[in-house]
Amino acid sequence: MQVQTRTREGRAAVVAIVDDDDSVREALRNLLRSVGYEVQTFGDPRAFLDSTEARAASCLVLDVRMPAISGFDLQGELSRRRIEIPVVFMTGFADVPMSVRAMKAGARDFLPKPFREQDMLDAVAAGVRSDLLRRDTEDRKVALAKRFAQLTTREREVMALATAGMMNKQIAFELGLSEITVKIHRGKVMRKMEAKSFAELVRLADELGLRGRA
Amino acid sequence: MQVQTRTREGRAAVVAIVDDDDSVREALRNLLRSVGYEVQTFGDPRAFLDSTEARAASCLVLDVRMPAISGFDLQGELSRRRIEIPVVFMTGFADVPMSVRAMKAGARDFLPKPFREQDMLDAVAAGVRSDLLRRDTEDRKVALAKRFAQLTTREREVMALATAGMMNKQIAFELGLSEITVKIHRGKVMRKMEAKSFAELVRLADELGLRGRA
DNA sequence: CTGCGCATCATACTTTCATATGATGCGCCC
DNA sequence: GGGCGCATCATATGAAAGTATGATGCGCAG
Repeated sequence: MQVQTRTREGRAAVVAIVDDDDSVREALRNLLRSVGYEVQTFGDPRAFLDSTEARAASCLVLDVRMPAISGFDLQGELSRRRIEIPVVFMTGFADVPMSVRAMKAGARDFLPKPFREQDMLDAVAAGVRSDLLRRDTEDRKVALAKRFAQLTTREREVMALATAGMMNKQIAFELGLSEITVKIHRGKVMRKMEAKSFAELVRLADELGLRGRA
Repeated sequence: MQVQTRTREGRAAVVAIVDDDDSVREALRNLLRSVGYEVQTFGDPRAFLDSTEARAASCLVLDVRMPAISGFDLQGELSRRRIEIPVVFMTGFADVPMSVRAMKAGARDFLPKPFREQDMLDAVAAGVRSDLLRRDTEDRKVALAKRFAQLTTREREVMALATAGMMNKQIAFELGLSEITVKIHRGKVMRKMEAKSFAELVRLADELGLRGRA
């Protein structure tokens, strides 16, 4: 069975490894490379955070116990930075509360050392797969935000009120405009947002989190 | 500090306990009652599944190791039955893989025995709180489905196509109708669904999972 | 058989929406 | 100062949507 180790574009999916133990890094590097991943290793959590891999990687394999910055700290920092990379924890000193804490914080898996190679591969494969899905929706949202950024302030106001269900007349009153002006803004919104119907515009507004307030 | 132990309607939130050990059940019952929950205990997983509490309870405290049906089995059965009650596991024989498995299956918490009373209260409180939220959206969806059920087949078709962004003319062609008939159906849809605007109807359609196909 | 819900359509009218053309004014940058 | 983007509005026209009245036909339960 061949797992999914490539992105839609055909590039190998990147797996990042953060562990202060050289031999563990090397062993994991070989294991993951052998099934087709591109592997980036880091001996220091900070080095990972400062690298571009923090956003490029599709899965992070992370040791819990490390000097200075623990795996949990790193996970928390990623969360604060809104980096939603799937995290697979591993540790040689595992206990139940630790594993529960990690999972509650959003970890994909938690493997006590020593683990079976297949367990690691399964965990990484699951993480990579969900990351590819996440990136799809992420890409979509970025493209959407780019279109929304083209709108002027007025156009955003009109879009918000229109998708909230108001008629042009009401919008005009609310913004102190004439109805014809509202229509002009509305037409520009449709073009700039590339919405082929008003129904679609409503959905785009929802995806953008556009709500209620003018 | 007083935790949330009551529903919106003012009734005490129900916490179900499933454990084959009488003394554990009694101790938990006293603990949870002392902070204001209504407690239902079950010595047998099957008794719980067969009871009305399976759907009424806001949180389930569940022992992992029990005769015949394990806590995991019960969790799986609840999942199959689409009963999304928050589950807090507890066990005297905990290990890391077990806890990880439980959390991956959607458990809210996993407490090794013996646990601190406060830990259990925190876990239950978190479960109950999220369950109240879930019920809000659930109630909303039920009410929505009730309105949707009032629609005739034709009206549903028209609603689907209209919220997909089609013009009345296109809908008429698609369904082999005249445009005026489509308008009539559309008007009835708006009334029956209690939508005050087309934008709202689009959102209702999305909540109902109404998609694409006629 | 008769009533009822459902679906269908026509005619007619009103309102809303969309778009084009043309124009004015403002702030801003080179 | 002249061009440019933005906002504003008027007028005009056409399409789309919403509503009301009235009518026909079908199937089905009482």
